[in-house]
Amino acid sequence: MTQALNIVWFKRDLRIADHRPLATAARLGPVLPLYIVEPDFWAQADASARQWAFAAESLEELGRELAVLGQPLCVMTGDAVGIFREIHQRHGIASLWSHEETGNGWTYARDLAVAAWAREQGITWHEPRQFGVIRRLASRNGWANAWDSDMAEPVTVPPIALKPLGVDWPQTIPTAAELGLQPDPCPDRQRGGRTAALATLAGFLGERGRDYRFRMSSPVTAFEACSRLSPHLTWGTLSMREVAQASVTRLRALKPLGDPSAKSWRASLISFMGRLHWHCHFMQKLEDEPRLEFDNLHRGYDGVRPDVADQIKLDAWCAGQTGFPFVDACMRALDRHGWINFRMRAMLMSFASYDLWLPWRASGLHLARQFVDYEPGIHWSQVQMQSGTTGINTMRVYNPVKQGMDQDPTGAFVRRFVPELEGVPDAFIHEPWKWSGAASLRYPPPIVDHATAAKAAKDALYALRKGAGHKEAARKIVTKHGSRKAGTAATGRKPKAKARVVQADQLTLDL
DNA sequence: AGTGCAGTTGACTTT
DNA sequence: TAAAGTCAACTGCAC
Repeated sequence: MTQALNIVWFKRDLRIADHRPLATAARLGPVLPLYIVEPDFWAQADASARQWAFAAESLEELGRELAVLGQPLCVMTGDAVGIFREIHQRHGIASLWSHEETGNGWTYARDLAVAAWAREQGITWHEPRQFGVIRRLASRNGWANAWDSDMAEPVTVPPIALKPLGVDWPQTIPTAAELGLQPDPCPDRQRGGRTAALATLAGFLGERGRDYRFRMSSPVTAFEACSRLSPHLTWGTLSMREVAQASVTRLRALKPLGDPSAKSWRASLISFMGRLHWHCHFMQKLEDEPRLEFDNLHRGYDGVRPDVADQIKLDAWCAGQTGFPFVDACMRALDRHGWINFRMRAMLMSFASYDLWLPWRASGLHLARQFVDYEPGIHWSQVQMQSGTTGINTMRVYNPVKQGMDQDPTGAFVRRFVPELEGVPDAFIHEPWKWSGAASLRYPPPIVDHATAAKAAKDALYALRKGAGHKEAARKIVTKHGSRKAGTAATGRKPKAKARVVQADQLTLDL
């Protein structure tokens, strides 16, 4: 019998750079790099073939990198505990290494099962952090500083070589169809893998991010001006630390350039770095309170919306057939690209939750599947914020017509994704129902009257907010989850008016 | 050139 | 990340 294996279990960290489990385990002895394709995970309602396609591309490249190091990636399909048990019986497992994961309820339960099995077998499972998310966090105080110092730590250098194990391990990456996933064409999806990740990072920091601040809000410009790093952070083809440090390096390089354009560049970069921070801030919420994936953060809102979604409205929303051109264009763009910018995600969710009065879990699941960058902690926190169920955020009900006029004044974006509206005059592009030729369009009339629906939704939620006990529960939520930005929870003071203006272009979220 | 006024703008509040 | 409403200051313009 050969020496027992140290298993490096790759999860959503598909890289060798800045990979502490890999680097540390490689110093101990023989390493088996392992990815487990878990059919039950991919059968969950928040999983989709587009996500798998991105992951599979990333795995392929990871496999090549590991092969160069000397030991290719072992890919096995099945239940994690079952697979570990099998490997342990055949070869003996000395230790288990993986990054700590803040995933969905399913991965949480799976990790508990793996931990229980490992404990039972006397195998130590080491789980270093890869994000600024702290497990078993006692208090949010000091969280932001911890994030800063964590991200400032040196990136971990990958091992120079891995000792070949000399056994033929399976390496086959199943197709989406083999995994039983529904067909999910996403023609303009970003490609997975480390090469694409590095190119995207270089493109953003080198040029695309120059006017990030001003171009991130409109879907006309956001596809180019946003970093587009999100799927790479989700699947770990880049580490948060790598992105944070590359941003700092770029910021420093811009300093000596005295010209005014460099000043704007810097402001965009600082704005971007704030969002890296928020990425972990939202993941931390799910880490602290996993039930927010399923239940209202503030239980006072339980039952306010129907438990079962109105199928006609849900279907129309999912298909981009609501009759609101800007909403439909965004949904169809998302379907093609597997990505849409943050603000439009908020608008889509707001429309589902307020205008259509759909239960957020159903609509949230559709968006989760559409997002190649689906990150449960960010996603479900955002879903609840856009649904008014956190109890501590101002309701933000988007007016889809106003958003259209603000973000797509020429209607170019609408016409690209809703070709049925090609012939509608500019003046009516966001409200085609007001145009005299509307009857001839092969496009549905608006599914709801926005003013009426938004008013009804606001009234229902405000009635609960005024109810007994609402405030007390909300206060506890703020204490547990609220950010500690200057002038908010930490000091109990209100920010000065001036500070508020400075923050306006940044992501000044309340939660 | 001063006055009155409708319309606009921006800061701030409310929902 | 919102939008609508309020209010006061401001602007352009007719007289």
